[in-house]
Amino acid sequence: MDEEPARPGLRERKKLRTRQAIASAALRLFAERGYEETTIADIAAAADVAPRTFFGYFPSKEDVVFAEIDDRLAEVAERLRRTSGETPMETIRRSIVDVLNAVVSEHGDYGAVQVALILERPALRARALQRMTGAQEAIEALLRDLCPGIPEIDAVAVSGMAIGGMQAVVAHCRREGYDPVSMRAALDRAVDIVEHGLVSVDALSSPSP
Amino acid sequence: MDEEPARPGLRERKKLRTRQAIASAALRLFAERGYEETTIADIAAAADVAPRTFFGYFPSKEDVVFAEIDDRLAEVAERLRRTSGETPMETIRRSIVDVLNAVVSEHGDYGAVQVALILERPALRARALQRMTGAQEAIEALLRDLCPGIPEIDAVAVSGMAIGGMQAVVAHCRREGYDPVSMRAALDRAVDIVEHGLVSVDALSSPSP
DNA sequence: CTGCCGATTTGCAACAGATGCAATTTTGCA
DNA sequence: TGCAAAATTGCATCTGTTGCAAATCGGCAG
Repeated sequence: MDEEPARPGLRERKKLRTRQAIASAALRLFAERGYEETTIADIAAAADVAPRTFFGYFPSKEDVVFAEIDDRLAEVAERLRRTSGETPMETIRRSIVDVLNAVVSEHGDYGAVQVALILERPALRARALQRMTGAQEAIEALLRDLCPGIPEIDAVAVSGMAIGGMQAVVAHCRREGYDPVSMRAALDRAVDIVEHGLVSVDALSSPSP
Repeated sequence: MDEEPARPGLRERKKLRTRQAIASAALRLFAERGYEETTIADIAAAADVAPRTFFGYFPSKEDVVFAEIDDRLAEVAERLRRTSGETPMETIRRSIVDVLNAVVSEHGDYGAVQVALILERPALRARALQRMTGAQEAIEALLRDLCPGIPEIDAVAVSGMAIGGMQAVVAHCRREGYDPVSMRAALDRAVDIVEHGLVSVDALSSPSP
C-alpha cells in the first residue's frame, strides 16, 4: 500500500541529514552559549543553511530541542500500541515507566543538555508541558481502546493521574539529581501511589498540626 | 504593621483603573476578533494608552488573559493557607474543588470568553499549563506544611495526581460543556479516583480484548 | 499657589522569531 | 540530457518585547 521500508529515497536521506545537522548545531550552540543567547541565524550559520531554511525543518526554535525526544516518544507509542494480553492496569503502569525512560534516559551526545535546558528555560518548560498533554491524550486513547466501555471521566482521570505521577518523578529528579537508582525507586513509589490512591499515603490520615 | 485598608492612595487607584481598562479592552477585543487577530497596538488604542504602556502593566500579551484568574487563585491560596483541624486528605480534596471552582466558574463579563480562549489557543493553553504547575507546587508546599515528615516523592506524587484530576475535569468540560451539575459529578468522580487509586476503576481489571 | 521631585507615560529604535511569496537551485527521473 | 517537482533561499513584513531617554503627571513642601 504505502509501505516502502527498504527505500528511504536518496532525497529523503539528504533531508534527514540536513535536519540532523540543524538539530545538533542548535543543541551544541545552546549548550555553549545558552538558549536565548543563540539566534536562529546562528544556528543556520553553524548548520550551513540559510536562516529561512530552519523553518522548513522545525516550526519554531523551541521544537528543535524536542526533536529527538519526540522521536523516542513516537517509538514508545508504537510499542505501546501493540499490547499483548495484559491487564489494562499493567499497561498503564508500563506506559508510565516507558515514557519516563524515553524522556530522561541519556541518548546521544546532548541528552543531559536537553533535559537541563528544558527544566530551566520557562519557554521550554511550557513546551514540555504541552508534550505532556499530548502524552496524556495518547494514554487516554489507549485506555479507551483497552476498555471500550470505560466512562469518559474515568479515562481522563486515570490518564491525568498517570501524567501527574510522571511529573512527580521529573520534579523529584530535578531536585535530587538523576541517579538511576533513586529515580527507579521514585518511579516505583509514584506508580504505587497512582495505583492505590492517596489513601495509601500514611501521612494524609494523620492529624493536622 | 503594614495594614492600610482605608487608603489605597489616589495614585494607586488610577493605576488600578488603567490596569482594568487595559484588561477589559483586551478581553473584549479578543472576544470580538480573536486572540492572535488582536495586536498589542489595538489593545492600547482601545484602552487609550500608548502601546509601550501595555508592558508596564502586563509582562506579555498572554498574561492579560490570566489577570483575573490569577487574582482568584491568589484568594484560594490565601484561604487554603489558614486551614483548621481537618485531615490532610480532606484539605487536598478541598483544594482541588476550590481551585477548579475559581478557574471555571463564571466571574465578571468575560469569564466564559477567557475559558474558551485558553482552551482553544495553543499559546494560552501552554500558559495555563504553567499556571497548573504553579498550583501544583503550591499544593505540594501546603502538603509539606500539613505533614512535616512526608517523603518528598509522596508529596510530589500526591500534588501531581491532584493536578491530574483537575486536568481531567477541565478536559471533560471541554468536550461536554460546562453544565454545572455534570461538572460537579465529574469533579466528585475524579477526586474519588485520585483518593482510592486506579484499583478502584473497575474497567482496569477486566481482561484486555 | 507654586515649584520641585519622583513616578508614570510615552515615543523611538532595535532585535528576534515567524510567515508569505517569488525567484532560484537542486534532485529524481523519463 | 532535459523536464517537472521539490527544496533552498532572499526579501519584505508583521508582531511581541525590551531598553533608553524625553516628556508628562502626580502629590507635597514651602
